[in-house]
Amino acid sequence: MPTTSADDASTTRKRPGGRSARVGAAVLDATLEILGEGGLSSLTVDEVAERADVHKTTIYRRWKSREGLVVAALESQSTDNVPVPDTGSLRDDVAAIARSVAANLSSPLGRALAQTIVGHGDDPEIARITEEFWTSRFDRTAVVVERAIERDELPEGTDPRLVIEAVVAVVWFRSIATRAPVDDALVDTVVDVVLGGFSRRPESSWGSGGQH
Amino acid sequence: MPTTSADDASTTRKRPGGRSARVGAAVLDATLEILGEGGLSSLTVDEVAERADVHKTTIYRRWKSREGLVVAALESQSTDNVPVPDTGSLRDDVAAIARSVAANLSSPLGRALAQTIVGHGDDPEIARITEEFWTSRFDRTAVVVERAIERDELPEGTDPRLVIEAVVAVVWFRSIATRAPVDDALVDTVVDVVLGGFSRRPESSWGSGGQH
DNA sequence: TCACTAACGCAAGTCGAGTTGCGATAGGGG
DNA sequence: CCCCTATCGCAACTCGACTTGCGTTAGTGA
Repeated sequence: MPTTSADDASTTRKRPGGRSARVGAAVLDATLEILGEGGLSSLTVDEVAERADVHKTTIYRRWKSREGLVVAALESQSTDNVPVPDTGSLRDDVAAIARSVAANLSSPLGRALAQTIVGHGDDPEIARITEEFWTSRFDRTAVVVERAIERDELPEGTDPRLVIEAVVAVVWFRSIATRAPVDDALVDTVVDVVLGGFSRRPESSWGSGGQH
Repeated sequence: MPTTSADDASTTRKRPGGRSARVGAAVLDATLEILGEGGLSSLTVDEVAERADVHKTTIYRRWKSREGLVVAALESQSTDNVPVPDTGSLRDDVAAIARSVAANLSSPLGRALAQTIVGHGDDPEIARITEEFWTSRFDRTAVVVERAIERDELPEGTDPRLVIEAVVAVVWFRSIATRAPVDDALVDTVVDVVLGGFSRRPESSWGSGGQH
């Protein structure tokens, strides 16, 4: 073994440059384009292959399934379309997040992601990416609650994630499950109720966030 | 027209007796059986046809699509597996409802319904049945809130549906979107927060529940 | 520059959803 | 009991997701 002694891992050397990158980008772009036009149900792998000027087999070699392609495409366009507001008021911050989520879920791309997450969460690959997605989302938005705790708008020890979750859950529920419209009035009411509930709570039943 | 004058509608007379009924029941039973075993993703129309000892074409003649078959099957087994508790305490009533929803969403049948609703809400037929489903659910459970209002546990004018929705939404969100486990502690906390938020609210931003 | 081999193109399948045309069976009214 | 036809059985499709085997192109290290 005179020359191959250097690489110990596997003999296969990746080739991320040039063509591969171009093909990958073309496929993801085509996917996003179709999703934006007609939503998840209109997306065909053959159509993606045609628009990206790539063979169908190539797509399946890189992504496991149609759903895998979809989540990859949606991930590629920077998952950070939920900005983290900092208005100085917890109420306004949380309302802004809720409205952002509502807007996202009313777009074809947002719906596509939601439908994929719900419909294929059994798939371990999708499940993994889903968890990363939510962790990232909630970790980023938790700061608005932490700031509020420092401002004494919320009691010490409040679970930041649960605050955001309680509000976002209603928006999700209406958008995805009930398909009822989510207007500003609803958001205001929900934010009021949830923050009101968290701000002054009786001494009982704490510690639910930490115990499994 | 001596004998045919009676029927004015269309000359086609339905035939609900005997064979049709047997076939329908067999198909729905087979569907529920498969859904209970392996969930929505494992359900194949061919498999249903085989178990029900019926030809695939027959299934498609009676139900528009695979999803239509699924919702029909789930509807057939009495949609009322969410009982309406009456413990005398709003907190306990709402918690019971939440736990019931959680249990339902952790079963293959419950997940299947949720996935179908989310994934095919664009379909007008599915959308119609979905709306009926939620309307029925919330109408039935609203009574626990109404009783609480009479008991002065909640202020007059509280939107009953929104109270239930705020709690159920979190359960749904965790079960379906985040796929985080829903334990008793979480339910207790959420019920606490939501009911606390509804019980004493500032004078602002009312009226969001009544306007369309 | 050149050989080596990832990564791609292509053809031909499998499998399940959904459709169509036609002939066979069995409710149910007369 | 008998005819009419709603309903079912069957075969033969189309279409899209996904796979497999094999030959071709083009990065990339030496």
